Amino acid sequence: MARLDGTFFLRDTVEAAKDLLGCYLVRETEKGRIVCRITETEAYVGAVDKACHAYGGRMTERTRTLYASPGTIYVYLIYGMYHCLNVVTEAEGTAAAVLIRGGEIVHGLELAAAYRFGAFDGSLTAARQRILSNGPGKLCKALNIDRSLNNLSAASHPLYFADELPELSLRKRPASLPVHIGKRIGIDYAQEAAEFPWRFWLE
DNA sequence: TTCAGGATGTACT
DNA sequence: GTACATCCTGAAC
Repeated sequence: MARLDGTFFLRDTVEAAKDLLGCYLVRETEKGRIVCRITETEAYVGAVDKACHAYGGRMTERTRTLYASPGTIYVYLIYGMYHCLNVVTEAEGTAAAVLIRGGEIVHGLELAAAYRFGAFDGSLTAARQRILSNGPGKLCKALNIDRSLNNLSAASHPLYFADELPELSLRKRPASLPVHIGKRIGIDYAQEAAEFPWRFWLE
């Protein structure tokens, strides 16, 4: 099965976050398809995690999506101008999700650059490619993701995940590829939860 | 090269 | 009113 459906996300959030590394995020826009290879994720588990918007069972209008069925897309606005993309994990009614922090564009590079930088001038330096989608806010901008996608199923048409895309010669991540593990970023306010080793990335 | 500060809107106190 | 799962710019070295 190439496309990941709800069953992939119906399990431990930390495991799902690790397994998403090297998978492909496919964005179908009206102007074409963009594919991003996921290289950085973080786990957020509401029950035990002060950094999670739904810590301790908080249920508000914004966090409602975190309790939805596994594989649901959770998009929120941060610092007034950037979006962050998450996928809901674990059983419906449990608040947990994986944050997609970064990736590399492997298909639709020019379209992604146009979304990211505005007008695309036809050339893309190596330096610009590197900063195209190496952060959660940047990734969302490059893939034209905003809150209109919040609460959609990740198995739906405009945005979905896949572990391989044979038609584009994109294969599964080799099991031998090392996964780096560390502390999460930007959550110093979360006290001991800031120390949880719940951030995962590839080279 | 690193670092401080500002942009900016929504959720929640 | 305050804080926020960020990013970019410009100044100092």
